[in-house]
Amino acid sequence: MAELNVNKINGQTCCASTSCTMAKFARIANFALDDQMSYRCGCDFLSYDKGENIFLQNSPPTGIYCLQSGHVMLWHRDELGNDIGFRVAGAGDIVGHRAFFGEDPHAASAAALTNCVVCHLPKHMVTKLLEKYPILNKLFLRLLALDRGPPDSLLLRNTNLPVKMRLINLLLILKHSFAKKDCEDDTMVIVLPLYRKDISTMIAARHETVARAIKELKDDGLVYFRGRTVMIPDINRLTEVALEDDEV
Amino acid sequence: MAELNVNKINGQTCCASTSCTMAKFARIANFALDDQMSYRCGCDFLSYDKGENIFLQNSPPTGIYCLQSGHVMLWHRDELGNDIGFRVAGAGDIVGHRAFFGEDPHAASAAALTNCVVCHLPKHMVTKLLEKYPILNKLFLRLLALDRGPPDSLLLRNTNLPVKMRLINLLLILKHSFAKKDCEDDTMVIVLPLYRKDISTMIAARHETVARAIKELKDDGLVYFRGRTVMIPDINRLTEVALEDDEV
DNA sequence: CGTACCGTTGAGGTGAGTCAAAGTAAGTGG
DNA sequence: CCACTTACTTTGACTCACCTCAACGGTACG
Repeated sequence: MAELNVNKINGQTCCASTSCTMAKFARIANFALDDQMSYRCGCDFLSYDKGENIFLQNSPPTGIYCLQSGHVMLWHRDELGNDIGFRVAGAGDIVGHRAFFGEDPHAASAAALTNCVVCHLPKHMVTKLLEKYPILNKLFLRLLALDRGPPDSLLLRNTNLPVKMRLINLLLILKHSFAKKDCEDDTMVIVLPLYRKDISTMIAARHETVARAIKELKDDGLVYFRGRTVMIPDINRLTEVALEDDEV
Repeated sequence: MAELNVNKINGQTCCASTSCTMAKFARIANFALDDQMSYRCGCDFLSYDKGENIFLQNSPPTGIYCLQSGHVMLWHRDELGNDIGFRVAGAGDIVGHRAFFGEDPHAASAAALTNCVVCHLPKHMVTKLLEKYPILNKLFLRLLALDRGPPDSLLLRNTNLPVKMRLINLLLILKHSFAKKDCEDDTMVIVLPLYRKDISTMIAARHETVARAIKELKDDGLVYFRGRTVMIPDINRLTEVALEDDEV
């Protein structure tokens, strides 16, 4: 393999653009739904309580899901029984599209992290929508292409990075979805819908190790956890630490 | 996260179906190429020597690449300078489609493992093809959806599995592409176009660790390496070992 | 005021990384 | 055809981040 100049790839850009694409589709889809009564009939709005599963790993896909509200965790259970969380989806996001277009059983389960409302678009309806709005083909191609590519997952699952760094990267990614907008001072407050266990599945570590990493971050004065509330006094410093350590 | 019954997912089914889709596209694309002279003019056939790069990480995509012959390794260099190989593509396979449809710089580089010939389909041509053959939309959606999903990559990169097991899984996946058909006795012979270093990037380990794992497999009587030639006396036993250990 | 779950802390073991060195194969040029 | 270079491979010794197991503290809720 020849030499190569690798620029930093920040998780946030990935996530942001993916969300953007999905939100766009959501708008288009809703437009389509309102457009014809027949379409509206084909679309089910479903409510899920916290903890419920929207679909299960290994079950055949029946359509695609569009989140109206709430948050969903996508996770895969491997052969050893380890759970691997790889995405947190929020309002406007689409889930279940990979299995749908792959025409393969779901490779992951989708569990509601909070109460949520989901719009289920059954197969025949997706087909109709794609016919009526060819632009959707392009959008879905883009969505699949950007979804869970190397850079995003590698910041969190790359075991060359110590757990502490993977945790920082996770926070930097999740802050876009969960940071409270109304911070008086510079302190950034993030309210995660994730337990320690959920965090651990996302960064490929045990929950005990996550607890220890959290303690380290507190000792460093970088991040303070209280339950599922996270306080970051200086977000720039945290970003710097993430980049610094990457360069070592 | 609720209880869940997880069936075994074998790498081979994944890889096989993806290859199949790609080969199908290649046929369709070639048909299209012959169909109109204008199309043919827009398509460049390029030769690459072993070791050359077809495209580089972080460079903007210019089209998609369809392998006519030879083998290509897709690899990503992370922020720490670690190389991460995640796919070996062969004749009929498509590469570079993720960046192309994602409209993002390449997240990986493609390096020729052996001398190879590649058909480069520039953007305008892909657009034309998609218009002329709408079925291609569906094929590409399927290709992207199946490509590098959780199961495939997790068998190789999941650090809950020891290196030896990840190596076995890699062999079981690569045998579909590289096994010699003409084995007299039951011994399966695989000729990999991969150095130890390349293997190590694919299973998230160091090359020294790979060497030790290879030695262990030899001591177990499961697999014999001689350079890049791999001999597997009893492929069924190897598969069993892979499945057994998964269940522990 | 239990019960159940979540979270923290400690002790101990180990798989795999790191560093260093020697061995082997594959070209290259004289 | 043989030195010589270069790249690939193996082995050993050492270290450490993380896992495992186990116990205990905290908090929510009926």
